[in-house]
Amino acid sequence: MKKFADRLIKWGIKEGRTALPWKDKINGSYDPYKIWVSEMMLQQTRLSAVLPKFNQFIRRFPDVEKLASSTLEDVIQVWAGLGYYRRARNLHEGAKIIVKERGKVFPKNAADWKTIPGIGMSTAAAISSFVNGEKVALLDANVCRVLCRRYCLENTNSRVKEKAQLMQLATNLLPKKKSEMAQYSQYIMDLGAIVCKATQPACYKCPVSEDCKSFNSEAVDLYPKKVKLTRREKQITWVLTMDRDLILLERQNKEELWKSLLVPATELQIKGNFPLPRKIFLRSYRVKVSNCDLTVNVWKRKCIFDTLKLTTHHRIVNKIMIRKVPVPRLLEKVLKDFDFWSDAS
DNA sequence: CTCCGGATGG
DNA sequence: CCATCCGGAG
Repeated sequence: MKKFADRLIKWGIKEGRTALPWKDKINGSYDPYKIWVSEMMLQQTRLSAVLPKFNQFIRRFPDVEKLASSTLEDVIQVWAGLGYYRRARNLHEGAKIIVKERGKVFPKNAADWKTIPGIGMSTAAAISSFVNGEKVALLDANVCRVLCRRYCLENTNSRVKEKAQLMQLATNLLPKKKSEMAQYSQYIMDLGAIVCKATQPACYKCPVSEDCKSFNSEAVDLYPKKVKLTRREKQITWVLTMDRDLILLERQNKEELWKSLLVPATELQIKGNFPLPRKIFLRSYRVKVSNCDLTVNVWKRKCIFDTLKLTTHHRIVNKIMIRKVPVPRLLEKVLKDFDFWSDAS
């Protein structure tokens, strides 16, 4: 029987994800900047969502210096719609660190990558195995699932001890040659994403099923054991403050949902002693956002903006400009529902 | 350790 | 409509 790594790589060359836009080789190696950006985007986010964003991002910020010298607002604007906006803030922060404190030199190993904001064990291992061919085991959710099935491990709640055990097993499977690390890391994640999927695994096309313990005992569905996540109820109110064809937004700066994006302005101050015009209820939305079941009650209030006390974090936009500012996907939907979103290109 | 943060595709 | 996908703060 051929070794695990050999069978995996042979499979990957045919069925794995090749031709990724961040994997163009220059002088035989990958651009660490592009690999870094892509891995940050790929945290918690599927490839299909990342692909168009990555291209936009690189067009706007072609290298680490451009990213470091841009404003956070610009970075967030490109990131808008991807979710988990802390990643964008971390990326911007990391770019400044690499340019200002590290002489534009990227970390050379996983341990050093881990000191960059937003980089943990998985991302550090992914980047370093791609860029430096470092022989470090990569344990993201995909790899974790592959190994749990291979060795019949439930991995309930992924406790520290189980993590260590998986890390040991993952390390044992690594290829001997450093030159195979980049392919190996990519393809073991691809195997998890394409074949050894969370639901409906396609074992019939798995290159390593012959020594997969759960496959051989017809118990693939038992591993890893699924843990149900608890969602919390949450309610928020959005008041769309409108002045003719303009809407008033403000930057979300609190540690909350959509931090650093623009959301409908709250707590309006009016100049002088006049009451605010009354608001009328539009409708409510039920959505699952992050780990909460969210109810958003949407109101509308017509108002003359000249009568309001505005600050620097307020933004006034019309229905053309709205497409060029960073708003949550949900707000985009709401505004489209109420015809405040121009379809003109 | 536990909890939190967004959006999507099947 | 449910499952999925990492890192860090507390």
